[in-house]
Amino acid sequence: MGEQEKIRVLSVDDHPLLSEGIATIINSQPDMELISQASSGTEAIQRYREHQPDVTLMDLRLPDLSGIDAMIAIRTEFPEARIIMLTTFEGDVEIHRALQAGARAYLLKNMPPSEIVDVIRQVRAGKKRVPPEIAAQLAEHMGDDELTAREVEVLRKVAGGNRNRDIADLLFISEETVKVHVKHIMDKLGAKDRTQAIAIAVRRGIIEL
Amino acid sequence: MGEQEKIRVLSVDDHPLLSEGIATIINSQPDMELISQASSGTEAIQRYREHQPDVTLMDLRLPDLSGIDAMIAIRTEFPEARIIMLTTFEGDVEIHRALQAGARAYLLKNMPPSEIVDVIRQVRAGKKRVPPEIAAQLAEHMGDDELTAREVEVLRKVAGGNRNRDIADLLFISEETVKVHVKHIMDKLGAKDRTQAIAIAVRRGIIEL
DNA sequence: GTGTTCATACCACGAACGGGGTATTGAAAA
DNA sequence: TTTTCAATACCCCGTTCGTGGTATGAACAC
Repeated sequence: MGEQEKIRVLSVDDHPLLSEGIATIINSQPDMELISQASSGTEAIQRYREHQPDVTLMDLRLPDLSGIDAMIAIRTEFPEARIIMLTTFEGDVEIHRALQAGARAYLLKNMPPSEIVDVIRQVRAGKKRVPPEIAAQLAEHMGDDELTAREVEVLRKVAGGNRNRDIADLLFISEETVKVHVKHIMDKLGAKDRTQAIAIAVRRGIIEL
Repeated sequence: MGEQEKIRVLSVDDHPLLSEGIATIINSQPDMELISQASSGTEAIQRYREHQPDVTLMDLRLPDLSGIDAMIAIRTEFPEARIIMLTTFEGDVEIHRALQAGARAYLLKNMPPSEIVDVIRQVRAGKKRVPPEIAAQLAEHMGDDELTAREVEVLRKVAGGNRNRDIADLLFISEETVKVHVKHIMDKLGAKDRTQAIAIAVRRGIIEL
């Protein structure tokens, strides 16, 4: 394999320690080279424009934009961009959104380096790859209705310990409407009460605390 | 500074990527050397016995034991062991426990490497060090009563969406007693209702979801 | 243009929750 | 030994929650 055929990788992560680890792993592969790094979403977009890497490793959680937004921005400009989401586990909502938005693979930060570089090679070859444990998570809630934006908004207020009456005042709607939203939320999440709804929503990554 | 005075560091982390980053950072310091690594609690204890490092970097969350338990085991055998907890943020309960159990410092994985190596030097010199943002977290709830074991147990059932009646049956106590526990939980956490109690408890690391 | 989804709103009712108080027991600490 | 605290238990009572049903207007898709 000639030098000029090395896989050119861009890494985007705001954890310096992780970046360092990724750099070491990538550069220890004979067929890869890390051409640039970024530690924020806007920087990622700039670096992509500059280098147009073969594969981009992107953290989901970044200081400015979310990794998904950064990916969308890049893919709007470069629709063929091959981006791998690399993150600590964050519930299946974000995973689903990332794959919808065109991520070629979704990897966890605790995976062995061998698997990570393997996936980079596959993605560069045009394949997609989602590890089984994540695919299982996705399949688990495939048919589930997603919460609407309004429902998520209500859910956050619920998590704040607000009564229906208070939420109604905060959102300038009637208490009855809040009750309808809460009911729909519980139905969709399969929760027995509002408390479990919060627990489930946090696990799925629908809301953060 | 002579070669024999290098700070001998043991790193314990089950994330290979992180371990790699730590190794790179440590070994790039002229006054430090990474003498061994472990990826589990029991392995950490063995490695400590073998090498008796000057400073140990320990992840809080490990496959077998918790980082705190591993630290306690090591410090029982080697009371002067200098151990730094290095972790992604996990609520202040674990931080507090780690410092109680004798951790010399508590660092976050997203800190710049310069700060990490700096703290390693200070700890080796016998100092303790907790970064301001963490110290603030600790001070925030200093006077707070901690939840009792029973209360935490009840809290978990609450998070599962159980009614007081159900929790009573699960724990073989009366519903009235459950209500007393729930009331105490809400009082101690400063929660307006059981739902907010879950939100607060998760944020503080009292329970996981 | 018809159907679907979402957000809105109201009503009624029983179940669950949260606040107040009091009290007994056992264990741990002072 | 006395005190303190945790866990247990019971009562009363007002508030909130969750469930059922029905309905309307706007937006969007087919």
